[in-house]
Amino acid sequence: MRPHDIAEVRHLPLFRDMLKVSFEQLVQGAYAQTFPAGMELIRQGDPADFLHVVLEGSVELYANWENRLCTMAVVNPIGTFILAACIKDAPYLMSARTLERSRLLLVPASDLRAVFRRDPEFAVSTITELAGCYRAVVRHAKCLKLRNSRERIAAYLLKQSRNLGGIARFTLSVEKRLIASYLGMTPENLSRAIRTLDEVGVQVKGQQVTIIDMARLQAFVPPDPLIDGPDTGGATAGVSLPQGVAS
Amino acid sequence: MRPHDIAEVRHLPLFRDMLKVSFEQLVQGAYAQTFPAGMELIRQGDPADFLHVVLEGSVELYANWENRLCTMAVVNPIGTFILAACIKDAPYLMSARTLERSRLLLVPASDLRAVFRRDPEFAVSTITELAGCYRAVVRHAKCLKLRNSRERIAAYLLKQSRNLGGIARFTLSVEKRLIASYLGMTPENLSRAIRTLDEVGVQVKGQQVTIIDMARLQAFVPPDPLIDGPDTGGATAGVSLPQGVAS
DNA sequence: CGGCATGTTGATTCATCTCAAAGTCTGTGG
DNA sequence: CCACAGACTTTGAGATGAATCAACATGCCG
Repeated sequence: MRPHDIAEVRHLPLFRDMLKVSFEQLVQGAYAQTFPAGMELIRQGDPADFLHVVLEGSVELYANWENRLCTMAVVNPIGTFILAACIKDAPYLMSARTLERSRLLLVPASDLRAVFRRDPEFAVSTITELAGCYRAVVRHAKCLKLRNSRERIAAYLLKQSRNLGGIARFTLSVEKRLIASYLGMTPENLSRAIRTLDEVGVQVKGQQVTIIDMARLQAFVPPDPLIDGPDTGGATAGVSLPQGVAS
Repeated sequence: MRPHDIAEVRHLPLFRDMLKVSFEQLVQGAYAQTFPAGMELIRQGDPADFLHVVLEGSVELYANWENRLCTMAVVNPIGTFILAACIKDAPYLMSARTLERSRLLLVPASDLRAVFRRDPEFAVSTITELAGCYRAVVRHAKCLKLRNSRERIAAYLLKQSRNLGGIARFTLSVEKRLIASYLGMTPENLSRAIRTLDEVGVQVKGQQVTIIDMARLQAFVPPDPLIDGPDTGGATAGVSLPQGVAS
């Protein structure tokens, strides 16, 4: 594991406040590995062995049931996933695969559980992280239940814009089919719905999104911090979907 | 606060492992109160002041946006809610109201945060509780995205049955309109869909549910522990909807 | 016995999915 | 450098699912 990685991981909210010895213990048992694109990292139902930290690349969390499949989240650097499963020592609720060539840090779940029992600061960080993850999923569920597909798309685009500092022109960071699945609709439906969004001031050409009339778009889907998340002010560049998402 | 209540709260997974002094500190700052049916306990967006523990009665957690409303969960004794908001000292993501006359214990959020910083055991319990809450919402989101309304209803009925020990005949513990909202559909749609479920071995008359053909129902919606939750074996009697649900 | 909220049913509209086909993009190999 | 395969995207037509609106039935409580 490269020193640079160690430093970055150490700065994560989850790890930044813990004791030096605790962190070193975690790092010692952990190992970094690079995976090719499309690699299945974990499969839902498997026992939780490792906390995963995305150092480079991006990872899709998805779920399936009876031949159906849906995207639950995308994790970008530097983000973690499946914290909850590790803590509960329970089977993963979601599967994960790399969207591109990615480098991950794998921290043994047993180390994790051992450390937060000894290091109160790490326990507090874990609590905060989990609470954040929980709230992210609640917001996602609210979005699914309270908005129709057109509104979900509009809100998604608005959020992407806000994450980039409120700019009116940007590029979608993931494939549309994945966005469709994340937002709970078919690719065809997404495509059609996007087309109708020009009525509310949005133009999409390929991956290029242009918000023609920000006011009209915001009038169409009033952004709600209790659904769309707090305004980040563009500080968290590169985050395309909810950050902290465990299992 | 009655001694009997204190004992029950002390036996909750969240509180059972903490130090005696920690528990006493929490209880000292807390107070129990009885509310009439239909009382709004908290409103989404308000700052998180108290962790709520349901001692008697039942509480609905719901969310709204732009004149729309949906039920997120029902909490029964002895369950807690809005733990996450208290921890993050963030605004509630959901509102809560009593479904019937209910008695609650209110624990100041500041006490909570102070105590788990000093009592590692309580911190671990909090972590476990939160991880469980998180997983419950992920399962709910998976259900919404992977199943259509008819399947969600069937799975819901199956789960109710399982929670009661797998019996074939039981009474719905909440109003149908609430179930509809929880499952993400309109009451009309629920009513109609229930009617069509006789094809897969379910009969519903008013609040009375009779599973005529358990095998056929299970073939229609194969129960999945990664969506419907682990099999409780009927140990948690009286739980109608996911138990641990914070905000 | 009302009155009111809940539940059901019907007709209709609207939203969304499915299936099919054609268009677009991208990376690969010749 | 070009041709091509394969995946993604768009478009269209049609079927299905679900919401809406309205009316009626049911149940409960004062």
